[in-house]
Amino acid sequence: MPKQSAALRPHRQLFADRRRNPDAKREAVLHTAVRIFLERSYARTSMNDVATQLNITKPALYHYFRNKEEILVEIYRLGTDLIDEMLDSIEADEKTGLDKVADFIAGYTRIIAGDFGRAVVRLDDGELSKAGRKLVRARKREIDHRLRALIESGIEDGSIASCDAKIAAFILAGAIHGMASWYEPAGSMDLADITAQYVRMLAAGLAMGGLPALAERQPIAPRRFE
Amino acid sequence: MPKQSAALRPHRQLFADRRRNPDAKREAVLHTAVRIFLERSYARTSMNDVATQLNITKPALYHYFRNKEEILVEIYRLGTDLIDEMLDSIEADEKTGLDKVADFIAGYTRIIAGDFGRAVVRLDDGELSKAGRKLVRARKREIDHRLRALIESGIEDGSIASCDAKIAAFILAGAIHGMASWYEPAGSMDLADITAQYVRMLAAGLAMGGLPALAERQPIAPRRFE
DNA sequence: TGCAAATCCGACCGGCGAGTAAGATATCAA
DNA sequence: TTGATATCTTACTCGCCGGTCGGATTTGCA
Repeated sequence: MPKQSAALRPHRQLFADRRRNPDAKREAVLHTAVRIFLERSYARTSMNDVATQLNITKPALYHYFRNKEEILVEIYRLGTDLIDEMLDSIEADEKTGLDKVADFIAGYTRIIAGDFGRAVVRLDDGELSKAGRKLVRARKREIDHRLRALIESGIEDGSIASCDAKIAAFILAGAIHGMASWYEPAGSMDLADITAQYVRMLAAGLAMGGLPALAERQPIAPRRFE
Repeated sequence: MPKQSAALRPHRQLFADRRRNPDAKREAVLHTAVRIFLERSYARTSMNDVATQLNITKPALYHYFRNKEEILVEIYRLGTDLIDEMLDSIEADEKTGLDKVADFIAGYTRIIAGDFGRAVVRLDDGELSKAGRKLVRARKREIDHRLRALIESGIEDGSIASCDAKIAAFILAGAIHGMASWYEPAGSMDLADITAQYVRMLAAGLAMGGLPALAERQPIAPRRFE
């Protein structure tokens, strides 16, 4: 019994009559599905759940998608497209590596705040078939590599302190991905504030010359946990 | 068809004879289950999978656990216990807030590198019943609040730059939680190196006086992504 | 040794969910 | 208006998995 989200109403309307409009209906399915998947997870969402939300029955869905997996793959495609576009435009800029990374952080947080962005991060691609998984993971890997390249360019131009770009990329991406688990568009926190703090804190961690006092910390607590 | 992990061999041995040893066997189930859950996810792992790996049959498992959920809850409990212990010892120290947070980062990465730590972060508590979910989420929330308190103490003592402690905690936790998706104990990356870079980069982002050049960045890219 | 309790197994149940078959109904182009 | 086609529904199949039943076997204590 999925809750009635006001934002999903227009999609229901679309299916109210049987006028032929396959493209719009396909898109309506996607927007509805991604919302439910984010709320309930892909695995725990049945095709019936999606259909019910759209005021139709399960078999009708199979007019627009071959199977459940195709819906998920399409969602991933739309989400990763957004990220790719952002990276395209950042790479085209003439800026220092650090500034590019800062722009990436700002853009990425905003994308992750949207449904399809959140979906890329939060939905479990382990549910996919071998083929689908391979596809999706390749796109994720490509994004990771492009972020690494941004960081490396910053190290070269001296705007970013020397470090392992691979780990740095994991740290940045991880921090932002975390948003997908707690950020709620309808919530009270202002996205601009969140984005600003992400940029400030993470860029500061990357920047040249940071951490003067902490630079020669003694080897951290040698206590054993686990 | 779970792969035969060498590390799981001793647990299989335990069940080779029927000698009475319920505590050790229960623990063996947990260690085996957490490994498989991490590899295949909780939902996609059947009780048969766990039993097979232990060289027993499904009903035998029900001698040690009432149901599948009890296994998962127990895994969460063990994992969060590790984190709680770490926080206990950090809070007992006499250090600046920043140093405490740095110790937290170091300890947390190490815990997340272990099976039960990784499980806390990666396994989906949405699979739990309402009661179980409430329990687990309460413990996670408590950890989050304790981290926030560490950060706030650092802001007060001047070691950490003024910021929203709530968001800062999300950033830290998110960055470290990301590890759970890519770190492999058997892999080639050295845990000490990883931990060191996490501490360096994240502490620098928090520290007072960081980010001199970037301080007055123009409002970040007003482009629209999604 | 004998026997109660612990341990374990083979076979089964019930429910759920993806996907399909076959047919009813509406749309739209001619 | 009419028929070809798209759309949608009702009613199913099939496989998987959590959990249980009843019984067989072993253990360890008296």
